[in-house]
Amino acid sequence: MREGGRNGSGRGRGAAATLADVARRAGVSTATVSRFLNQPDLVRPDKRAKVEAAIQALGYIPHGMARSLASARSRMVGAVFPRINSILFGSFFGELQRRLGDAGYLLVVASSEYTMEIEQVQVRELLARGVDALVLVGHEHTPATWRMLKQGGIPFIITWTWREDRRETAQVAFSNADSMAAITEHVIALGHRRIGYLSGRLRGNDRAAGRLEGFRQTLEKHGLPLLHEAIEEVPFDIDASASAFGRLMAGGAGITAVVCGSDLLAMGALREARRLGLDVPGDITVTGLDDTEMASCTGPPLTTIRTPRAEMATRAAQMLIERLERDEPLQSVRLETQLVIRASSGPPTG
Amino acid sequence: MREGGRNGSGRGRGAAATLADVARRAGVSTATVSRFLNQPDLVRPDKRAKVEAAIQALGYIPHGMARSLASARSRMVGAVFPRINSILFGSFFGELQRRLGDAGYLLVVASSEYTMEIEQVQVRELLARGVDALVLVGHEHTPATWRMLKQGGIPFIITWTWREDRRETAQVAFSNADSMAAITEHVIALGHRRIGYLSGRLRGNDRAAGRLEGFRQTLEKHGLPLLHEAIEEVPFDIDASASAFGRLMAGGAGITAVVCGSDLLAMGALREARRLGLDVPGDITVTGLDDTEMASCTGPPLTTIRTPRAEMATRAAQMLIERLERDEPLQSVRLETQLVIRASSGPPTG
DNA sequence: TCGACTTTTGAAAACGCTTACACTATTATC
DNA sequence: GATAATAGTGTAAGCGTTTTCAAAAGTCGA
Repeated sequence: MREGGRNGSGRGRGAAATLADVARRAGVSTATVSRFLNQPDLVRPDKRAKVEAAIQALGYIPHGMARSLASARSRMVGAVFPRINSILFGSFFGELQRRLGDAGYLLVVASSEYTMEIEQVQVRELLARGVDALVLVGHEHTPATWRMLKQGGIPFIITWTWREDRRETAQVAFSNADSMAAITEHVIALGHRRIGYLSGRLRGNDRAAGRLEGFRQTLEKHGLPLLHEAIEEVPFDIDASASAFGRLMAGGAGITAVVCGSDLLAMGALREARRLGLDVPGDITVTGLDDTEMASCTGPPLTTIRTPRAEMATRAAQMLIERLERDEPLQSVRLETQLVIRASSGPPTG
Repeated sequence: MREGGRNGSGRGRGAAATLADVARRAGVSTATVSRFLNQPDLVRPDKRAKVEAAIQALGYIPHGMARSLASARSRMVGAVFPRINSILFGSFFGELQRRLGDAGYLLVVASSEYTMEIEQVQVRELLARGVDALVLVGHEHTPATWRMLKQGGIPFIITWTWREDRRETAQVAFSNADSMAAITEHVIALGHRRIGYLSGRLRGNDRAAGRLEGFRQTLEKHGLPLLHEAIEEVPFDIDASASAFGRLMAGGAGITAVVCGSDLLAMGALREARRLGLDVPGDITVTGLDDTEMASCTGPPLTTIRTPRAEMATRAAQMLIERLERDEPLQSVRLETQLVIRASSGPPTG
């Protein structure tokens, strides 16, 4: 015995029209209206027109939550990113949202703040909201998160970190280690022998870890020393990276190049180099990784690796849609990255 | 007469436990479990414990859509931004998402691609999804969008564009015209007399329009000419802005400064200046507007205006939450911006 | 120990849609 | 023109919660 809220054939100001109102007005059953909405070809043209007219007249907007409850599909896809307000992930989920949107899905994003425990809460939240699928970054998640993913019964895709040993989970990703190896090769080829490294936080972040590993292996391959005193691990933040770069230069390790785990960190390094009056690459070579939109606009323009963010998004969206609409199985796709040489890298002086 | 799906006291693999399952297991009614979830203090401690235990044992996760349907509240807030993958809007909705998330709301974002018609579709979509509130950018929307907003019966907030003549709609914003006026004053104070302008697309974008207007008025105030041949309107894109800057410099208007409608456009200008071998600010002064994270890392660092994006987000989130939770009325807040002088601006040569 | 309250509880009716099933037109086949 | 198949439609039972209302269980003072 509620006091009539939205119901009651749509009278009362502000009360939205319901499907039943449309049915009544069109002189058909609710089932027919529902069919009109979901599979119009099952409805005869003449009724179709009537329903259409009724919908227009009433300004009817279907009630999404009721639809979801009844159909057990929300047409929402959830995504949890380490950081939502980052140019890096932005260029990924902007594309993801577009692709999903075109197929009638809504993207719901949450941020893990680079913390697995927060991610776990967010995954739970998204699952509770009834998302039809999930997009995650990297393979490092709490056991509880993995459990929810397996038991959740919904498809999910891992992005950003390709892992050869995880072929059974669907991934659309690239190799962080190989990417970092490529740019390290470039720096070594320029003649650098003593190389510093600026890394993002490693805990719960297999992108950063993979990149550092790629750096380490490449040095080893060339018989160069891994200068422990010239490796800084900082939060993913321009200011933090700027001061870390300062420490690196003051450290007396005699480095001629600083390889950074990401463009953002490299930007902090460049800014500090400028402040210290150091010439890049004359005094010190700096490299990034990601090739964000701004990498070409730094002073000097940044040598970096282009990661396939838009393509990851496109592929992930496509796979998810095919899985959800046509029940096609998810697959794994390894994408490649590409070295982009700009002005921030050069041979060491002297 | 369905074939038992999720129901049936939770047996069958993968079938999620329902509230009714929890109630049965705890030996209480569904009403009590529901109360436990929503207003625990209404439930006596002993039952509370039983319910708690049952929830744990079953790994129960409340069904968000069912909750929404029954309570007529989705605990989702929608936001439509011109561009979702932009550092600019990213720094706003990252904060928005955090604040709303802390209060138990989920942020759902959609992108209008700088087009009012697309925005209209997105607003409709979000309304259909049942968002409890809406955050929009600017005051320019299609009549249909305004109609939906008024009739939607949900609170909404306009951000990014303060309009004195729209005090009746809730806005949390700053004056684009005043901001641009401030930086134009700075450029004029440096001694520039012939000034070019690089604008984003003006249609359906009152931020860009307001900024251009601020520029125009300031020139007028100082009796300086508005050089129509030295005003370029381009899509919001680094490449487009770079080539527009090239045209500006080749145009023969004899300009000594280029004022840009946003940091992103300024970055394109800086990149092109470098490519053309022009010294900034020796040969040409370039300014931005926004003070994005990267503005301090460009070559040279960008003189710009800091817009209060995080604060807009915080205020908007706060107001919405108070409106939603305690039915406090929405208010309008005008925020201020601040000139940030870096190295890209200087006196004209000669 | 009784009555007058105040908490707690449970039964059951929504919420607005989808969909299985049964039924009625319509069309195809002979 | 009768029969079989097909297409279109309506009825009504869910979907998993919340919430109203009434009843049950406690609490308290005298």
